Amino acid sequence: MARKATQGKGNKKPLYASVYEELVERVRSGQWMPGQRIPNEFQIAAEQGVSQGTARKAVSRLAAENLLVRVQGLGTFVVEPTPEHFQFRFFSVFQANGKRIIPRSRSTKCKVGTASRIERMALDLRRNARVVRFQRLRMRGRRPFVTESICLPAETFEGLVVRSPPDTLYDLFQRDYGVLIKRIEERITATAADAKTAAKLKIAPGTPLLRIQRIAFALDDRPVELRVSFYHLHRAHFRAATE
Amino acid sequence: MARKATQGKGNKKPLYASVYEELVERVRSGQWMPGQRIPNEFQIAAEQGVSQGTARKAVSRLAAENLLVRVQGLGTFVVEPTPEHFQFRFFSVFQANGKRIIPRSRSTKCKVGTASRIERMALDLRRNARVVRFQRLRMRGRRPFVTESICLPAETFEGLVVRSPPDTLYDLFQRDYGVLIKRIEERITATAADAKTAAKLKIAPGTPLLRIQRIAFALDDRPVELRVSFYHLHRAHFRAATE
DNA sequence: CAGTGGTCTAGACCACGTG
DNA sequence: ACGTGGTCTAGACCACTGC
Repeated sequence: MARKATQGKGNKKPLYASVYEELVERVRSGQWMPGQRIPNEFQIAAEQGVSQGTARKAVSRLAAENLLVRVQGLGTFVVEPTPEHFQFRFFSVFQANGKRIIPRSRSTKCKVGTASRIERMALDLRRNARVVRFQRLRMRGRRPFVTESICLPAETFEGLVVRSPPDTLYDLFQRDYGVLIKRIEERITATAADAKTAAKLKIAPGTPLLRIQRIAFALDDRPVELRVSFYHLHRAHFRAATE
Repeated sequence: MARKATQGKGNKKPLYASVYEELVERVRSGQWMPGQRIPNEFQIAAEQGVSQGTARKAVSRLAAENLLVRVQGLGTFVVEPTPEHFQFRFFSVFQANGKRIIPRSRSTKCKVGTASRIERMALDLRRNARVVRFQRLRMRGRRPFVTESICLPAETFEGLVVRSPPDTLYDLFQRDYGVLIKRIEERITATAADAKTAAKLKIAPGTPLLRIQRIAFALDDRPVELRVSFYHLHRAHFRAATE
């Protein structure tokens, strides 16, 4: 069973990088399912023909990227794409008291169309590429407070248009399309609510809103989602941290 | 010279953590100055009475925290607190074309006072603690586009009030007060410009602005700065990333 | 108790930048 | 050629979990 991790002569990649890629592939392909315990470090090392320390380095990187979860004394597990997991990570809106706001969502108008110039640039698509677009309204209790316009490459998310998108997208991405969101980038400005957005959010036109344009990147750093949101934050704030 | 890194019996800290703290202290105390090359991994290992791998782990952590910079084949260096270093890291405003905006600053009204309730909570101060407050206007070319109200604990930054604060603060913190900013947390909302802020920014009252409240944390995770800023972003945006 | 991740060692070799 | 950081190994022991 022991497979030597041989590399081509000119290959300069460190060994742990190869092991890392192999582990990513196993998660991505579904060979290791979410929540499942993966082999221990010595088993991985033996399989890949490297030492435990090298296997450990690969696993550590995956853990740092929130793809694996280590539990001392128990084992290492594939992260479970629960709504909480992704919500907690990427929806960083908090109340004044510091509690995170967990919104509910309502989706509407799911349609396929041709990518605009901006969408092509953001999602790195070729001319005339097809995209799935839909809109959402996020609720805080009974009050709408965020509008979202989401755009996805149709090629990557084939068949998504015929379903009604669920409350949380990223767990669906992982479960049904093997696309795991690793990081997001957001561009934030302040803007006055236009008539349409104001109506949706049930506020006066001209109310200052946060406009947040998000691009989500998959494990392989491909951009796979463009999302433009307008936030009406009453006794709440968006949170950002820089290390 | 070889000092064995002995620990108390009940001490459960890993060895590399002790080495890490020792290295931090050398930088903080000025024993290793900014820009200086530090001993190589084997020398550190010998000094601290650990193996090279353990010393390396401590150095790696410092490097990950942007306190040290490694250069293969050359050595490891204490980070230089140049304006660029801190500006690039913590002032994340960009033009539409993706270029970072590097502002100039004008400071005014540097005064000492007693911390308000909000300031005490943000900076973890005791009742009646003294703080240094001043205001800044950041310019993009000839146009003002950010107002800042900065609040610092007077105890930590003794004597700062008599100087005129420079364009960039954080390099001053490191050079003159041994306070190295490791991370910042920002709370972002949208708001309409009040009359006073509008006058400073030379815009119409009511213009939507980004309000950003920043708390900056030192290496030891003490909060050492509270800053409230209003951003008028024209063809520009604030950028946030979540891993 | 056995099995897991977490730490640590001593030594080896490689890749890179400088002189 | 030399010294540096970067990778890798084989083996050891510790700390934690669950049976």
